[in-house]
Amino acid sequence: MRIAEVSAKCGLSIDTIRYYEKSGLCPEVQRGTDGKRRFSIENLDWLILLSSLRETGMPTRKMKQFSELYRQGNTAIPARKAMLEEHEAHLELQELRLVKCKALLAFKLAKYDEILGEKL
Amino acid sequence: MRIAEVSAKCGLSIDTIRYYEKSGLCPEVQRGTDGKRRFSIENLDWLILLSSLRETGMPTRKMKQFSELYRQGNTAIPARKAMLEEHEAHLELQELRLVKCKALLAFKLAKYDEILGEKL
DNA sequence: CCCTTGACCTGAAGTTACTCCATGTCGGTA
DNA sequence: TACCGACATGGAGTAACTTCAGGTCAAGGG
Repeated sequence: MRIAEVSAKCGLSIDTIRYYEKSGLCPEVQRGTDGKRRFSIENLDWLILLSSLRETGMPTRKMKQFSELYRQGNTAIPARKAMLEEHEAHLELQELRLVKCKALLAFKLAKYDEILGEKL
Repeated sequence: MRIAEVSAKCGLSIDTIRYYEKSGLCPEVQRGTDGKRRFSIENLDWLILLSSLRETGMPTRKMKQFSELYRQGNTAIPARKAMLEEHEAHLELQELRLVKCKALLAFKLAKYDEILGEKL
C-alpha cells in the first residue's frame, strides 16, 4: 500500500505519517526499489491505532514509548496493556470535560435566548 | 481578584491567562495602582468559558473572534449563539472519537489478554 | 524517444498554543 | 532597611504538525 492510500484509511495526513515515521512513532516502513514507502497491513493497523490515540489526546512522547514496547515483541505486552489502560482512564477525563462544556454551552445559549426574548 | 486566584478557579495557568489577554482573547482586565491585574467576576466567568472551550478543542483564532463579538455587546448575540452552536456540533464529533477509541482499546486489550492467556 | 504529469521523496522553515526564563517592581513584614 | 512573595515584561524554548522549495521516478502521450 502506498502513502496516499494509508492516509485515506487511517485519517492521518501524508505529512503526519512521514513525520511519525521519522520521529520513531511507528515501526519501520519498507521501501520499494523506487525508494517509496510500501505499507503493510500491520503498518496500517498501527497507524489507525495511533490516529485514534492521538485524536483523544495521547502525547507523541507516549506514542513513541508505546512504539518502542511494540518493537520489543510479546514480552512487552503487559507494559503496553498498562499504557492503554492508562489511556482509558484519560478518556474518562475527556468525557467529563465534554459533559461539562455541554452543560456550560446549554446555560449560555439559554441566557442568549432569554436576552433575545426580552427584546420582542 | 488577582491572577493566582483566577488561575486556580478557571483552571488556566497564570502564563496562559496573560497570553490570552495579550492576544486579545479576553476583554480588557483592569489594573491596580501597583500595575497588577485585578480581575472582575465577569473576567473570571469569561475565562472559565474560554477554558472549557479550549479543553474541548476550540482554536484560539475562534476564541478571539468570539471575544470580539462579545465586545460588540448584545447586538452580536445571534452571532455568538451561532458560534456556540457550532461548537456544540463539534462536541458531538469528539464524543464519536472517544467512543471509537474506547472500542479500539477494548479490542486491543482483549487481544493482549488472549495472548497472555495462551502462555499459561 | 523525449517530455510531461503525478505521486512520491527530503530537509528546512513556518505556525499554533502555549510554557519557561531572566530580570525587574511593588507592598508588606522582621 | 533589607528581604520576601506575588506579580510584571519581553523573549526564548517546545510540541506537533504543516507548508514549502527543490528533486526523483515510472508511466503515458505525441
